[in-house]
Amino acid sequence: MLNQTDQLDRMFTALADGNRRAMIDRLSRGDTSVSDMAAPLGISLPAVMQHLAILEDCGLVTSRKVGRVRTCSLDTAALSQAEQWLNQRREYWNQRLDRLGEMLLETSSEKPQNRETKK
Amino acid sequence: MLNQTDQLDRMFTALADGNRRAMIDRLSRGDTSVSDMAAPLGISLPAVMQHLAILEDCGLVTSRKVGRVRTCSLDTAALSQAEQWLNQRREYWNQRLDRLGEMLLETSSEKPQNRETKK
DNA sequence: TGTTTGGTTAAGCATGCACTTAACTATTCT
DNA sequence: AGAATAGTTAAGTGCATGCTTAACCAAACA
Repeated sequence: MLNQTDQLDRMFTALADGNRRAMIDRLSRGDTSVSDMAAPLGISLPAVMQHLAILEDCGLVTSRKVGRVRTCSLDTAALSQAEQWLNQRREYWNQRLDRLGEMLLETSSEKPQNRETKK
Repeated sequence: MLNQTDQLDRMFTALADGNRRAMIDRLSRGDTSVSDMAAPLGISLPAVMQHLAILEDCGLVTSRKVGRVRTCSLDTAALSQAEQWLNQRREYWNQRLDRLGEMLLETSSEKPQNRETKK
């Protein structure tokens, strides 16, 4: 049973490697084959296969084989899942800073006033 | 000399660990001390220190010590850097899908028409 | 002043990760 | 059929990671 923590673990681990990000970068510009992705990386084909397995495992990339060539493509739904996690934390924190700012403002003015959140 | 690739490596590596994400999660709800963060994690204090070092190293968290207690806080600017990387790739890919969709539409209709991108 | 509290350093350990080479399979080209 | 192409599997290596315990320091408290 794989929970969301597990899923994020895999996702961010996948994104933590420069070669894998380069592969994602390449795929963001269009579908491509395994050896095509390997070319600019300067590593062996088996190494690329292993990266691909990791990217597929966390859902960032899908692939299908036709003839002897395997074509890979990016899945942006998975990408946005990681994006959302970051976004939520950032938003939460920023809201907190806003509230703190207001509180300090009220305190420093040293007279009671309405405490509605600004629009 | 540390380039942007290095920076993203560190950032995503930092985010790849569940305990560190839990620490970030905690910090997104307000500044807190080291032992305060350790409490819900069920790991030793030195372990938390090491996670903290990693989070500070990539700029996600800052801390200052006053008296004997060290207070940590989240830096959302760093968070949004990772967010942007993801966003750019996703956007690029989606635009590509849009263009592909249009191309298929034009092809299937089998008559020449204007090929402007839809607003 | 002695003790608790909060944090820090150092050393060691098990596991995981990125990569390699070698050997093999299956498709396509000549 | 034979050679070249595209990918795949297996095994091994070196280094990084996450954690631990033990020992230690300094601020706050009784």
